[in-house]
Amino acid sequence: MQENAPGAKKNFYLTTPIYYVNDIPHIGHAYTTIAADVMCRYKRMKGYDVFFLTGTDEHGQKIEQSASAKGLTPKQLADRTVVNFQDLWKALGISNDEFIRTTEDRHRRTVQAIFSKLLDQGDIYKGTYEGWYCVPCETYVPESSMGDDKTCPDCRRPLQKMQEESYFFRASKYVDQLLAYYEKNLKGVMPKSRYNEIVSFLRSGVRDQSISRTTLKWGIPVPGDDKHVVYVWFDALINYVTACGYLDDPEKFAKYWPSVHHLVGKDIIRFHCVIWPIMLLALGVNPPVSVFAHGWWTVEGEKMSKSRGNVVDPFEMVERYGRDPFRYFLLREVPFGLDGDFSEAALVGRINSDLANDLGNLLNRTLQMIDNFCGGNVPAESEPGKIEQEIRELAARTVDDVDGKISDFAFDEALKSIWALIGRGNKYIDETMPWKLAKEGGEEALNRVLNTLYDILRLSALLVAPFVPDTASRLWDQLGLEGNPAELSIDGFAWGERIPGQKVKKGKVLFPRIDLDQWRREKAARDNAKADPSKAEPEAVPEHEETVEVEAFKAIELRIAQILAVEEIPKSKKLYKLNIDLGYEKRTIVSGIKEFFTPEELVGKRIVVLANLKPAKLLGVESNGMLLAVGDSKKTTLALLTPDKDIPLGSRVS
RNA sequence: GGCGGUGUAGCUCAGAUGGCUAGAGCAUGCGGUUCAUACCCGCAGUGUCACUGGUUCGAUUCCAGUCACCGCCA
Repeated sequence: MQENAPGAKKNFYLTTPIYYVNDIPHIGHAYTTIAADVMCRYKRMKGYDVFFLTGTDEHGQKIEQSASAKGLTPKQLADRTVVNFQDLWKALGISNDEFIRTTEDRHRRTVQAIFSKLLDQGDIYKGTYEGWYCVPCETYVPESSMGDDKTCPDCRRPLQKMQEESYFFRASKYVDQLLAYYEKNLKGVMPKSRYNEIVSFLRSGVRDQSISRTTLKWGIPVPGDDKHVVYVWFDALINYVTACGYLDDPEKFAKYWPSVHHLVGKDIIRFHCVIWPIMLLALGVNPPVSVFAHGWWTVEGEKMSKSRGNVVDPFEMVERYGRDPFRYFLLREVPFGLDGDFSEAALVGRINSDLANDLGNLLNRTLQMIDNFCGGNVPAESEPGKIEQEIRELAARTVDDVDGKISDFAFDEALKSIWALIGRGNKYIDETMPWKLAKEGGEEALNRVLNTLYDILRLSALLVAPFVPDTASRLWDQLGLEGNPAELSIDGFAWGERIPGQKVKKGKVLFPRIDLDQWRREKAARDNAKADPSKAEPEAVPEHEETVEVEAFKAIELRIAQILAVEEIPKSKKLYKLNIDLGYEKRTIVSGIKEFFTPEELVGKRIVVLANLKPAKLLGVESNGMLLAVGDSKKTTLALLTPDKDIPLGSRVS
C-alpha cells in the first residue's frame, strides 16, 4: 500500500456501502461485508491500525412511503429494520469498528456543514430541474433512455414529468482534476475493466448534479432552505467522512482518511468513482485510494429476484452450513471482480473437498499421528532436511503471495495459494510415511516430519484466520495453543517455536463430510415444501372493487352443476366445451381451463356455474354460462370451486 | 450505433511479449497407501486453444474480418 509514509504507523480504512435500510438482507449484502471483514481482519494481522465501517442508508422516498404504508414514522421504520442488518453481521462474525446510520445527528451535522461549505465556495448553486421522474426508483430518467410509452427503463413503471427548484453541485468543474488523479492512481478504481469504464466516462464529460429535492420530507434539510432536502445519494456518500471524524474528530480524520478504500457492488461505481471523488476534491480532501467494484451473484444460474423467489437468505445458509463455510465459499468460488453463481450444491462441494478433505483431514491425521506415535506431545523443533527446507520456502512464498493477492482484493487467489500449502502438507505425509518411521524406529525422522506438519498447520491457522476465524481458533485449540490466531501477527510466525510440555488436544472433526446422497434427498424435500403453494407466502393484496348492495349479488344466479362430458374445441389452446348437468336441465358451456386440466380430471366434477350469464359464441360454439374458478396471480395454477358436501344439482348459491 | 472485453479439457477458469509433450481445481477411470473425515498420494486421459483469412520457417498466442456472449456509453 503506497498511502503510508515509511516509518509511520500503518493505517487502513475500509468501508462497505451503507445498505438501504428498507431492503431485506440477502447474499449480496453478505458478500460485500464478508469481503470487507476478511480484508480488515487480514490487515489487523499484518499490524495495521484498521478502521472498518459499515452502516445503513435511512433517508429517501421509498422509506418515507413504506413507513406511511405501515403507519409508522420513517425513523420508527428504520429503527425496526436496521436490526436485520446488525443481526446479520453478528451471525456472520463481522468485525466492524463502527456502524453508522444516516439518521444520526453527527451525520446530519456533517452533511449540512459540507453543503454549506460547498455553497459558500460556489460549488453548489440553485437552479431548476426538469425531467421525467420515476418515483419508485427515486431517479430522473434521461429522455434518451426511457421507453416509448414514457416508462422507467429499470422498473418499467410510468414516469412523471417533474419540475422542481433544486440545488446543483458543480461536478463539471472538477472532471479534469479527477482524470489527472486517476492517471496517477491506476488502482483508484478496480478491477481494471471498471477503471477503464470510469475513465472513458469522465472523458465524455460530467454534468452538474442535482443534489436536493423538494418533493419529499424524509431527509436532511438543506441548511437555510427548509423546503429542500438533500438528495439521498449526496447524503449517503458523506457517511464515509462522517464516521471518520471529518467534522468532530480531526485527529481521527487525519489518521485514517489518507488510507481510505471503498468496497462497492458494480451497480454503484458511478457514485463512488465519479461523484464522490469530485465532492472530495471540491472539499480539498484526497479521493479514495481505491474503490473496488465486485460482481453479483446469480442463484442456480438465474438472476436473483424477489419475484423469482430465489433470493438466498444468508441467515439460512449460516444456520444450515455454518458461518465459516459460507464465508469461505463466497470468497473462494469466484474472482472478486466477476459475477458468480451461488448454489448449495457448489457450497457443499467446497465444504467436502476443500474444508473437510484438505484442511480438516490434514489436521485430523496429523493430530492422530502425534497422539499415536508421540503420546500427544507437541513435537520438538528439529533440523529441517531437504524436503522440509523446500516446504519452508513454499510457506514463505505463500505468505508473500497471500499478502499481494489480498491487497489486490483477489481473495480467491489468496485462498488458492493457502490451499496449495495445505495440499503440500497432505502430500508430504505420503512422501515420508510417518507410520513406517514409527515402526522402524526412525525416531529423529519421525519427529522431523511431525514437527513440520505441526508448523504447517500452525501457519495455516494464521493464514486462514481472516477468512474463517472460528475455524482458525478451533484449529489453534486443537494444536494445544493458547490465545486466538486472529489476534496474532502473521509475520510473527517462526518455525519451531514451542512451549515446553505442550500437548495437542485432538477435538471434534473440523468439518464433517456431508453425505451427498442424504444431502440430495433432504434438499429435494426442502424444495418440495417450498414449492407447495399451500405453504407459500400470501400474495400481495390485489385491487379491490367498489362496495355493492346485496341486490347486486342477488342478481347473480350461481348454481351447482356436474360436468358430464368434456370435448376439445379444434384450434383452441385454452377452451374446452363442457356438457354440464344442472339437475333441472343440461347445457353446454365453454370454458378457458384447458391449460390446467385434462378432460379426465374434469368429468364428474361438481362445480359452481353462473347460470344466468348472457349466452355467447366462442370459436363458433355457444356457451350458456360460466364456471367459477380461481387462479393465482402468476397464472401457474387454477382451482375449481366445488361444494364441500353433496348438494343436489341445481341448488342455488346464496 | 460507439468504445471495451470475452470465447482454451465434461464444468469453472489459468496461460503463452509466436516455437520443444497447452495447464490448475472439480468431476471421471485406474493404481498405490492406511496416519486420517471411503481420506490422501500417483497416473491417465480426452481439447481442430470460437470461425475464416493474413503475416511468419512456424500461430492457439500477432493482424484483419465473421459469429456468439458480456460490460459501459448513446
